[in-house]
Amino acid sequence: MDGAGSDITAETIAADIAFAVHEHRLAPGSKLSEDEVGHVFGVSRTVVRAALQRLAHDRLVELKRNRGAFVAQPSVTEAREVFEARALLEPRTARSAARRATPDDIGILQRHIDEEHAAVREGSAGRALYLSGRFHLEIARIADQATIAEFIGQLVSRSSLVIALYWERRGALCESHAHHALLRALAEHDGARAEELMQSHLVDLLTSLDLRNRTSAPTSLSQALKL
Amino acid sequence: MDGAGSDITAETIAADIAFAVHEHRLAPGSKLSEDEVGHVFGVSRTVVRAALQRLAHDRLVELKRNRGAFVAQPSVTEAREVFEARALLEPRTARSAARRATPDDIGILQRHIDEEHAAVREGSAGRALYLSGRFHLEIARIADQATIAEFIGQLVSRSSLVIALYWERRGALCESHAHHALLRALAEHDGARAEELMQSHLVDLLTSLDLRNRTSAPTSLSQALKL
DNA sequence: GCACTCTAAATTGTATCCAATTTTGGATTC
DNA sequence: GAATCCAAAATTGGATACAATTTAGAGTGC
Repeated sequence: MDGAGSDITAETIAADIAFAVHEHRLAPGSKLSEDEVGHVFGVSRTVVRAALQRLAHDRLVELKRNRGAFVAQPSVTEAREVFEARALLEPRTARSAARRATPDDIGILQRHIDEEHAAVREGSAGRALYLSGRFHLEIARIADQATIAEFIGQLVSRSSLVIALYWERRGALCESHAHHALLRALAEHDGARAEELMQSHLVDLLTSLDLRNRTSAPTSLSQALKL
Repeated sequence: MDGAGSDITAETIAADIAFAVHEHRLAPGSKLSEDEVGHVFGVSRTVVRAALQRLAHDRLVELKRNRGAFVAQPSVTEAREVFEARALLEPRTARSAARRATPDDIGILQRHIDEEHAAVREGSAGRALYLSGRFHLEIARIADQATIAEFIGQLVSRSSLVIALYWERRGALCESHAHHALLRALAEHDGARAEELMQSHLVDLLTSLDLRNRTSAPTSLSQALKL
């Protein structure tokens, strides 16, 4: 996987760790030791530190002074704030995307949904969650707003942590239908409908959380990284 | 200034540089040499690099591989995107702020406006611009949405760069009236009006730019840092 | 048996060092 | 005189070294 000419940089390490968090292979609270990460990727601590700082800036990792890096554990208020920010950004972005979506874009989104269904069928919930997030990010990309897309990307990542900590309705595939409806609105260039659907989809997500007690908590080894 | 117990960290260096950019003491395109910055702050390149990476993540600095760090020069499309993102976030945030604003909050905002006027009077346009940005950030803080406030903070910073590059209407104190009207709407808890005012204020800002040719460009020494 | 303390190991923060790349300046050529 | 090329200087990327802090654990006392 990393044998040949794969140049490992701070950016790729950060992306790999973010991906692992996205797929819930790295639980919130997990310690990310510099030596350990450096050993896994075969680089010195210098590069690892840059990667961790980058992740900390995205709020995926919390840096505690003299104590090291941990996968972030968003508080209840932070969880609410993340979804409120998404509610501000994503509906209007979906409207823009509906205006601009090409047949190719629709095809890409459809493939995302298909892959997500396949992942759910074969029981890989982590991958399904990742693909579900990518669907949202793809819409932002279609809207052709790089700046907003970057914010949404960060919020989607943080939502992954929120879901790991506070998700309640296990097994309910509430995503599939919402995403499918959104896809149709986009295909029909119905911006108003896309905006509405995104809005209610985000509300659904937030209400599917149990913000009283965190479900997950135990931390896993970062050995679940490389594969 | 930095003599006594001031512990200089990557964070404080990043803040100082960001402040200098905010006040237009550091022009877009300025080279930020690691050795130079390190010498100014009395730290090694290690901590300078961390600060520059942090600024790069905020898009205030552009890191060119093997070439070093430069104060960012937002493109025309990036300039538009920054203001479109602000148009998405700030009006609704102003509405929330109007709901929550306490007399103390209003006092703080009034003081901001007063200081801004004073800065304009004594001809320190840089400081006035900085305070004008802080006004927007303060509203986000009043809305009690840390996540959104962080985004707005980044966008305000980037707006500073955009203004440095593309500002046209020199001398027009278009800010003062808009901010004063906003303050009144907030004081009266008139959320709808605050939202409208913020919306049109942002449109005004965007239309005050000449997005055809960049006005500023020459780069200044980073010796304009410490004071 | 439990808590406390003190020491040793481990981990992070920062500085320095070396290799690689870029930049600069001058000499050469047309 | 202008462009090109080559070598020296400067700058960045990354690894290592060392100091400071935290963590772990054994030992002691009650």
